[in-house]
Amino acid sequence: MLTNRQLQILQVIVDDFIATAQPVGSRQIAKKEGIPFSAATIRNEMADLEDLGFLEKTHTSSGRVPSEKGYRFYVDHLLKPQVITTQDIKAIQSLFQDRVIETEQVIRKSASILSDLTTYTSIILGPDVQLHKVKQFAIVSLTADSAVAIIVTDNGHVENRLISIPKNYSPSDIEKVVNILNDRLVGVPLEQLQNKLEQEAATVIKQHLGAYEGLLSSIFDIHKYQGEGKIYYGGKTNMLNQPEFHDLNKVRMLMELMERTSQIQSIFPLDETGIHIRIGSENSHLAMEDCSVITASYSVGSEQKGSIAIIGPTRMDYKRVVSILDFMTNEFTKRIW
Amino acid sequence: MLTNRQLQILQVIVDDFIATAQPVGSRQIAKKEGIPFSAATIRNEMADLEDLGFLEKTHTSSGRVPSEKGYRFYVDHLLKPQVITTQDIKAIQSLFQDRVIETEQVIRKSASILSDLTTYTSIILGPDVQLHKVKQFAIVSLTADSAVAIIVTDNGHVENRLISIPKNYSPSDIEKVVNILNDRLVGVPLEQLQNKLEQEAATVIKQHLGAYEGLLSSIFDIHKYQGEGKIYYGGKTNMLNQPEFHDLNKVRMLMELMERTSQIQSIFPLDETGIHIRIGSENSHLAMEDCSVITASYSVGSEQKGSIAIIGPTRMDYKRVVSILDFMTNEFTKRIW
DNA sequence: TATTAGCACTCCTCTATAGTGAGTGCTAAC
DNA sequence: GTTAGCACTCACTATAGAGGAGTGCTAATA
Repeated sequence: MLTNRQLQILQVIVDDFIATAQPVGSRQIAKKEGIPFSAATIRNEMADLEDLGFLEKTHTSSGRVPSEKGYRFYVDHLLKPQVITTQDIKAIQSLFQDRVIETEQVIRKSASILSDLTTYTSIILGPDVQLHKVKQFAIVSLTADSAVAIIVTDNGHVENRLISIPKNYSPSDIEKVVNILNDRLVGVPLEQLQNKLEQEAATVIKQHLGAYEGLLSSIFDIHKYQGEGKIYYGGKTNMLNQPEFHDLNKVRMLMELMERTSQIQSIFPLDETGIHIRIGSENSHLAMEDCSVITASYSVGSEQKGSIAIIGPTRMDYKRVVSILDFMTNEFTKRIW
Repeated sequence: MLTNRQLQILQVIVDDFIATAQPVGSRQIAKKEGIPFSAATIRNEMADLEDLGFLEKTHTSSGRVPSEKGYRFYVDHLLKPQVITTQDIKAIQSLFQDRVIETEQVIRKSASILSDLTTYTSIILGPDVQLHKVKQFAIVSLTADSAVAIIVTDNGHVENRLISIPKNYSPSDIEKVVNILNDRLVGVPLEQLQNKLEQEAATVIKQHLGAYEGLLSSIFDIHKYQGEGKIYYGGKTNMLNQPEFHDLNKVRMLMELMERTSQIQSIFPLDETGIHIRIGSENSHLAMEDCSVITASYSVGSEQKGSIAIIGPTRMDYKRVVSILDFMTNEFTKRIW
């Protein structure tokens, strides 16, 4: 158990280091307001805090720096939720100014606002299309042998694919297919589309029209519909302004990580709601050893939810980021669009 | 006019520097095969080439490095078109293996292949949607007061917008609107859609249905259709492997440039076809002082064309990039999709 | 006259050295 | 239990010298 004084000192050190990125020395702390102990006392306490694993030194005679465990403790016990400033509120609410609100646009803009407000990199995972349900099918012919298949979901998302039309199909045949699809498959979530198609629609279509393989196999290729919860980025270059990323190698690794869609998705906690903080190696990605990731989920309308992540150095301003994320996800959830 | 010997020396210097990124010294050149002159002779020639502005020194006693003018001369007069290797051909043709060929996917994959083959960054400007012509309209209702408006173009591109439905509109009213639109506006290029809408469809709709403002003004907001020729990137981090980008600042500026859609578009020559090379300051972007950009345009099917750009250091392997771009745009144009 | 060998000179790069200052750990006094 | 004092550590900076790659110029050579 830490004493009050130790708590106070740990807090000051973390806050100071977050602000300055410089190792914090005992004299520096002693000079702070609200600290009535001498530098020597603080040195003793710091030595204890280091023994307990909360602090580290960069070299024998340097000031102290929070360890991962130190940040973890800070986040778990010392983080008082900060009230969000009216400025930040204004910035975030500017998102909803436009009359016509469109999901993709709002998300894109959100990513950019988030990275501006926090000075870190933001990543937003769009609503998972897989869970949307089919509202309507349509097929629009382009040429004799090609057409566009369109699926509109209940949330207004539109998926479309180029398909080739079998030679023996007439326009009215296509119309029939569309009718059958609309008849049988409306209300089915995209993730189950392929299954249901095979179970329910395929035989019917075969009965009416004979071979359908060429036409439909490609439309409903499930892998292509893994819209995967589209990923939006904001402030990718913000990292470059952080002193901990003056190392080209780290930058490269991080950037490469962000180019890999699959890896980026793994930084989001699978099923969790609320705000999550992962610090340094907790991310279990070599490239993010020195990063912390704060994630939050939002729900749009009823169920479908997406996630927001802020990536910054472990030395990130947790207070601020948490309060901004909290406010933003609430706004997202509150507005119905 | 340069002598043969000067040409030969300039060529060797540029080739060597492109390969090694190290300033080239006279002894080094003298040792090369096919160079029968002594180092001293070469030194004299190099001094002359420097006076003429083709070479530079990094400091008084360093070897020579090509100047911008040197690269320009090299590109204009010394660049022998290199035959593309079968390996590269294979890699590029792998693009067209899939049966169902989809524009967006092919382009995305192209960007990635290009950056892999060249080790530089690739940027592809997709076909300009503005020039596509309307093939069909559709409006799919979602809730009582919202719907999705869909426009399919003759090239199979699908644009869609969330719109809100005026309270007094019934489903059959919406059907009427769609019919009118399909009646009057099919065949119109997207860029003229707003105009034509106002001229031809608006009054008709008004006659039939009264006020239509709320419904249509948002659908056809021309600015939102500036699909702008979507931009696809490949190998954004490849720069980081180039020794000339060990400077954090340069990297930042370049990355920031690439985040700005509008600026990126300005690197493409406006109306030109064929392959264009811009070297260093010819790009007139501070961030690209040390970059060369090679652009090429491709046409898909009939007229609509997009562009491809490769961004690398001025010390880029022009021979190779040109041959790859040339082959690739030809493939693009050849295949009809 | 064109080419080349030779040599002095320049300047980058690397290494070693010393000096400075911030910060610590420990001891002894309060 | 707290604090002042002091020796010690170590990063950082500046300086100097050695080594080496490369040049420019001069004079000899073909």
